[in-house]
Amino acid sequence: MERKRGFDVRVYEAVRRIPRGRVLTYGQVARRLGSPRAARAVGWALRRLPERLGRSVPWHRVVGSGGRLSTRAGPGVEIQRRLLLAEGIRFRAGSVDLTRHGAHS
DNA sequence: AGCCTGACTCAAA
DNA sequence: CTTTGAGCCAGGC
Repeated sequence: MERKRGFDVRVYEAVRRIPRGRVLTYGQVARRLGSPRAARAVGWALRRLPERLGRSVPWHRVVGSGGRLSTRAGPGVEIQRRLLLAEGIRFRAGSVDLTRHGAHS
């Protein structure tokens, strides 16, 4: 049975499956959840990501369309950029090079 | 049920 | 390339 917060949990589980060195856009995550248009809701779920899960959920591997980092993430953006660079993610004009790290599905 | 918010996205200017 | 506006979704009140 699905609960009210089922969506949030699904988002975390989906993000948890993103392999190192690979990134997905909010829209792609939404697509994997069966709601292609729920990109916004995905961002909302990640924003409320509990610190406790921060260690097991690679939230930094989720970026905006075109590989751009979400500016709304606040100070966390720099941390995200650092984490991505640390796992070999390449950037192209300030955005993640999706042609190299983006998912095809 | 109605209204508001937001780590989104796409198209247009 | 940057800025707007509209569409979409789930959650909280």
